[in-house]
Amino acid sequence: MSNLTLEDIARQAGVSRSTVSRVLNDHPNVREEVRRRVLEVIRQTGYHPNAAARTLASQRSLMLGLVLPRSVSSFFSDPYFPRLTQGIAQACNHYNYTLALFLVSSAEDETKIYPRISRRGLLDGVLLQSGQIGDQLMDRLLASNIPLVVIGRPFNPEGVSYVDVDNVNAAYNAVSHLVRLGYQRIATIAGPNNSTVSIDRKEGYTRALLERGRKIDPSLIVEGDFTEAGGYYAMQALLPIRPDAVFAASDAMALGAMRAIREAGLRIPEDIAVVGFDDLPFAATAMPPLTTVRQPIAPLGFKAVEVLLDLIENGVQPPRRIIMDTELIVRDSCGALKRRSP
Amino acid sequence: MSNLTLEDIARQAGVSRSTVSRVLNDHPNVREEVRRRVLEVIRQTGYHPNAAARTLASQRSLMLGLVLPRSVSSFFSDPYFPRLTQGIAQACNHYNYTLALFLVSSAEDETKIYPRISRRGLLDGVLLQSGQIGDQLMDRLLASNIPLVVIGRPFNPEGVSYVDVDNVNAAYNAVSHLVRLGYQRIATIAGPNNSTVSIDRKEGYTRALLERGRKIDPSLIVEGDFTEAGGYYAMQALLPIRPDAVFAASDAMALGAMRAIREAGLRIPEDIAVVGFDDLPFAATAMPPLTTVRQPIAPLGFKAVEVLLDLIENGVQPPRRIIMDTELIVRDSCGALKRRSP
DNA sequence: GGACTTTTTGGAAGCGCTCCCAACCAATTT
DNA sequence: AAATTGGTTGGGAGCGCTTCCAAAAAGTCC
Repeated sequence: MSNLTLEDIARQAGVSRSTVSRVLNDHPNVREEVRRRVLEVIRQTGYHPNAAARTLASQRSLMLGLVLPRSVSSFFSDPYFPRLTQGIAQACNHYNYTLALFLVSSAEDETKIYPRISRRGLLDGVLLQSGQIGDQLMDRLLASNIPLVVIGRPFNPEGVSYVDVDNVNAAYNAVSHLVRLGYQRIATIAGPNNSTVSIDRKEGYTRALLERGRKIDPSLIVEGDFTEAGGYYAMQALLPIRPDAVFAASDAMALGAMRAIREAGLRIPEDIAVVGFDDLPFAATAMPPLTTVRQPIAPLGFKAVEVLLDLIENGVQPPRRIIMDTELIVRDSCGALKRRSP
Repeated sequence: MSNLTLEDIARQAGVSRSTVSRVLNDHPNVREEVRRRVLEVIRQTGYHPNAAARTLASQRSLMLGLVLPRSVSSFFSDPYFPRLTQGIAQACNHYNYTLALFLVSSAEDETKIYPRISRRGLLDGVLLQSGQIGDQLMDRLLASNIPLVVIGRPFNPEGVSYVDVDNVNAAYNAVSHLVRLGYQRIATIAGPNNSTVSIDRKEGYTRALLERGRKIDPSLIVEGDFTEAGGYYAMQALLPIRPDAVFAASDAMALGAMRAIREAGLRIPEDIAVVGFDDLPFAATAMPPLTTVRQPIAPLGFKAVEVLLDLIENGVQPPRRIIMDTELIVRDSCGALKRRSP
């Protein structure tokens, strides 16, 4: 590894440190011949400028942080996060930023990580996956004054920039689809009540029913935890109430629900139709293939980075809001292909 | 955000910059009373030392890089990577390091990312997920002289430190289990030939058969790509050859194989037994529950960090090697519960 | 109580870069 | 020929920390 400095390059190229710096930063006012000479020396020596020195002098680290709070402990089981991370990483590559990952997995982590995040000279901005309602992390980050973009609508969104998918509309469309297909007793397996995602999707479910003049039957609403097992148990609780369709707030829960339905000796979609949310890879190959809502997860992450860079460049006021659209993917589990069309 | 410096803290505490620095770095030679006074000022002001300045002065960034090469594009679909990342992140938190994530998703990324990785003053060390054979990334990283730990045995392991699970033994145990259960025509759906993982698992398969005096029938070995779809097509290719058991080199492929078997109207395990590899969450709830090899993915990541810190502290020579054990999880898909025991 | 050792402290010199400012130079204008 | 302009270059002052070194303070021993 070379321990070359700007000074060394300057000497070898017969120019001053400043000139080399200008070449490195694509400053316009450098004679073409000099620029070439300097670049040639850099190429030959394999010189790379020291990141820390650059950050210290320029007060920009070209580094963004992605914080996944403890409450999203499903990081390793839910494909949502890898997808999101991928979108974010792609954007970072594209804009020449480096991505630092902060995975909070314990209360201890949180106290150790927070100072690292808010330490100056490390991050130019932070992306935060919104977690449970009541999570303190967002407020602390906000207080530290570092540019912040939250992924997923925070419970208390005043003054904060965020990106999100339109969960209300997505759920509304999915449930409207079931209504149009003629189902009478449409249940939902909602997510845990302490997240805005769950609230929004439940809101969409409610709105779709009310708008068609249906009554809301609270016994048709059960709560899962976004996991396969959660969906399984939720569906077992639902079976005695005899729904003829169920909207699950995640594909994993839909899968669990389907398992419970099959185990009860019922058919999908003939006895109970199922609609999920996410469009994970296995949705297409499930038995039967799952009708579900596709959300643009990676694009959401990409967009979050763009918004963050905007905040860094142009200031955090006013807060930016981006809501992305979803798409209903109709397959077999909703019975659309077997029943009357709308 | 405070723009305080060491100097400010020093003034307020009535000591010199050096003393504050010593307090910050847990240097022993500071009078207890002075230490308390300084800490109190730090607490009151909410001061955090500037990371870039620290790195520049101390020549250590307390930051590690995790590089996932392009060839592991399955980052978002295969739960292996989230799990691994989680183990790595936990170790980083534990040892007070920050983790930088480099997700290479295109050839362009690779040329842009490489200079960022090898830039001095950014990373103290690098973790590299070993990818395809022929990947140039490892050699470039090795040449840059930065401490490096590869995750998964590299094809050319001379002089490089790596951690891996014992894939040969794992596959050997899984296939031996099938042999003991009395299966006669044991097939394997291997991974792509250009990775050491696939080679090792195939090696374990071969060894288990040969050791029991079986012949290796090349037509019973087909290649998948570690995905569900790949397993599905591989199994379709295998069906005419009438295996009575199949060892898939990943759970995803095992799942695809099961789908193909069911579609052909055959039963699992009565007609064809299936064993997977990974023990992903869905393995336990598959129909029937999947017998598979559990690998300690998160611990592997954790260990990789520990090895890397060892290299950073004590030099990269000699190269370190860590091979971790796996565990065969027996469920229903292998027929162990229905057939004679070993 | 003085000579010695040990602990504690402050000052100063970097770490390798950016960026401002002044100096320089060549080309153009008067 | 002198003055003006605008592009190009080098020097110097930081950025905020660590760390070495020497000085000061505190302890120890006879």
